[in-house]
Amino acid sequence: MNQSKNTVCDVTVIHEDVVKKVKNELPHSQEVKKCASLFKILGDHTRFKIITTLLKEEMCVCDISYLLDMSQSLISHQLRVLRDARLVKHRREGKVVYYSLDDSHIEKIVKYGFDHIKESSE
Amino acid sequence: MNQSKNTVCDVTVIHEDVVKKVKNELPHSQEVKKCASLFKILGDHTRFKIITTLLKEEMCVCDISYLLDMSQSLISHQLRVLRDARLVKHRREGKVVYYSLDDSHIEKIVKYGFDHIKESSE
DNA sequence: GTTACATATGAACAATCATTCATATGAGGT
DNA sequence: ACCTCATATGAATGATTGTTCATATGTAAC
Repeated sequence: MNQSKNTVCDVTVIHEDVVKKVKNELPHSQEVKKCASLFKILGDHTRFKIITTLLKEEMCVCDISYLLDMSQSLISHQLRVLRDARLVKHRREGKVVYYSLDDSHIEKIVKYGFDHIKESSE
Repeated sequence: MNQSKNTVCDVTVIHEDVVKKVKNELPHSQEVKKCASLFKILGDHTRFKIITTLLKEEMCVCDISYLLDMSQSLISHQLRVLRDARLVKHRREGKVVYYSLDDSHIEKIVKYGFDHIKESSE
């Protein structure tokens, strides 16, 4: 957490003006944390695959499980993580629970993610 | 990896039509993997903070380390991860190494990330 | 009530990964 | 050659987390 004695930079600051400027323009600490957490949730293969299946259609747990060839338990666990993060919402219809994306930003974020992949892959 | 015997969904598929449709529209497996990996890299607090400092100015390792109050070693390690993922580029000027963002998509992805945070936080 | 099906969840394990410490490399100055 | 500063990196450790297994909950039908 705090600077260790080996740290060079607790003494020398090379560009004070730049540091000051950037420090003032930095997003608030709490927003940064939340945003990183959002990406962390998107950054798991299983969860991200689930999201790609929900991009166009709402689906029930069983269908997702079948489509991705993953156990129902695993899908349920990760859907809960996605729910807690408010990335997906669910509605119950009898025994079946349908999941869908809860936020339009997610689609855009995912889209730009794919753009980055396609551009930097040659 | 493969379906365990407890899995319900290796037998029952509830919405065959939906499953088929979604399956055809799914992005290619390799792209999905790469994209999830991208978000994983963004999803670490330290790395994400580094990126926020580079949003407007290029900075040297020492400045980043000072600004974020983190050890030089930690910053260097994570900058290497960001370099390997082609999210940042570097240029050397004498002893000092300057880092900056390597891709304009990153700014957009980060921007939409913050949008999501602001919208879903009331 | 019981049975069957769809989903959720708790606990345990395995594997990943961020951080620290110590040391190495690279570059300019003397 | 040396010394100093800025950065990089290897190894080890501690903590986080994805996955599995077993079991529980909720719902409809009988």
